[in-house]
Amino acid sequence: MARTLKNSEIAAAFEELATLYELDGAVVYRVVAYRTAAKSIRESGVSVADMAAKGAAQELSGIGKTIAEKITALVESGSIPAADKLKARIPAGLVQITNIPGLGPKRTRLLHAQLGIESLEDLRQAVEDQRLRTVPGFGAKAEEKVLAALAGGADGLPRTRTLLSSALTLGEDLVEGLRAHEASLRVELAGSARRWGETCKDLDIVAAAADPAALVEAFTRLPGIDEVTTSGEAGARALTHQGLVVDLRIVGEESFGNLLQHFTGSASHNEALRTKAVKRGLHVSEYAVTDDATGDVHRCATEEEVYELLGMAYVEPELRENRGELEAARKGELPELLRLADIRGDLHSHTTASDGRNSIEQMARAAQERGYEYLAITDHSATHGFGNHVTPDELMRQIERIREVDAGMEGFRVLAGTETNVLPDGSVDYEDDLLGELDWVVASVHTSFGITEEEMTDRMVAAIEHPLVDVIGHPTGRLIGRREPYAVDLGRVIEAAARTHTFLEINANPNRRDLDDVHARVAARAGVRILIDSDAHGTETLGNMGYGVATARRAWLSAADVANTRSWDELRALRPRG
DNA sequence: GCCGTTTTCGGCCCGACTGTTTTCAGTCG
Repeated sequence: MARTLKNSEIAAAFEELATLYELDGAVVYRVVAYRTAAKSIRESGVSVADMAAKGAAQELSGIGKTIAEKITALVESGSIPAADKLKARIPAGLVQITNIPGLGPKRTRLLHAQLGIESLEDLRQAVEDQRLRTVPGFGAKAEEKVLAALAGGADGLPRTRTLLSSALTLGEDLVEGLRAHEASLRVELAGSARRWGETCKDLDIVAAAADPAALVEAFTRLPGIDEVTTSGEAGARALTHQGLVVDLRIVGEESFGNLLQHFTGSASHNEALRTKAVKRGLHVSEYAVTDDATGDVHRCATEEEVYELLGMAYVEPELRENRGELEAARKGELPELLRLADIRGDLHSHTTASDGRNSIEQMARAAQERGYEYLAITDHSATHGFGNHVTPDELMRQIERIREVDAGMEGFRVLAGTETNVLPDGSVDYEDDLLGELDWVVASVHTSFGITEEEMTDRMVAAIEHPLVDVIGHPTGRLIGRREPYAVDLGRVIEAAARTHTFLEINANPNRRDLDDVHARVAARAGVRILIDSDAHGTETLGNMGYGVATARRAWLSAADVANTRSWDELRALRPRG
């Protein structure tokens, strides 16, 4: 093939194959095996295509002989023969139909077999003709729901996910509203929001209540709630005005730890945890841990008790992705994760000199109020291209202004820096003499995203090898949910950064989280020192640092792995220029 | 289809809810 397939592309092919097998009526465990393999491929920090080429794909968990062979076929020929055969037999429209709520693979199969439905349009016609209710298991209610879904713009695509920052704003408001109610004893945000994932499919809120019915009632009347889908004693499901699904679950206070553990997930963490527990004769649910041998039912008020009963150290929510944390927890080998309070400075920020909203002094004061010891002002360089660039002359004057502000600060360093563009040939767009005047140089790619993987990798490695470049900003250029990473061989980027002592950034902007958790983990293990930067464009977005810290925690990083947990004097000694 | 601190074969997490059904399969999280 002309181009190496990305992990995300290989994973997508196996997710599709899983759905095809499902629609073909394969046993569920086979389907699950393909989905597990797809997840493993998607989350691999190294190129699975490269592993397959070396015959090493089976090293990934969930990938055996059969799937390894299919990966090789996909990488070499561009498709999987088994998938091609299934696609010839199974109409593409059936996959879309399975994305309609309430219509899973079994019911979709039935509709295809009995009514010959092959597309969303066929489905709509069948509902309008009242033919759906002629199929066993379907009734008037089913027709109503399908019609509502189609009218509501169901397009057969999976529901879009909400960026964590938006979900947290909504979720925290709802949690506060519930905590204020007299019936609530404990209320916590759970799910992917508590794990600080990049995006959320829905919001999960768990509660312990003296009077569950009263709390459910209060929940349905919170100002953020638009429409209640279902409700009962155990909780309720509702939609916010933004269309985000919110699940509230309520148990007695004695089981709150079980419930919080269950609804924090992830699904794969819980599945693996429960599978291991079953082998020890223990059954774990959202209500209790039950012992087969004694019949004892252990209700846990805290999550710590749940993990302790299972013979494990407490696992921080950010680690609960079934990426080795259960094994490490059993052996007592979990890392002591980085905390926000460990961060001592921020080395990527903007002012009104480029596209920021605040002055140097305002940014510096705001950073000091956050408890930091230093802030680097790193406005965009000469060719930023969006009308907000800083010419070399302007940068000289900016350096003088930064020195003045710095001189006026007590116990705080304001550092003169730049976020310089990495041009397509790998050079940066200020002269070395000027860069040498600066305390700190961030180099980032902002243009020409469409070049080949080899060209982009050469370009970034050249920037990394520049002796005056301290850190590569947002190394993949992705915008979560909006723009894919540009094509780049991160393995080579990481190798070059480790070799030259150039830092790699975790950009903490919640739209970026770049490096992501998977690659930050690979980079740190390869010996690259990681920096977490807010990339703030105003005083308030300095607070985005929390998203970067969360990404680092999800990457298993400790304070020692992250360079800006050090003082400025300690950190500057680690730079490529020494 | 994968995997192994009871297994290389025989298992593979757990429960709520829904609609359609007289006892449960399918779907969802």
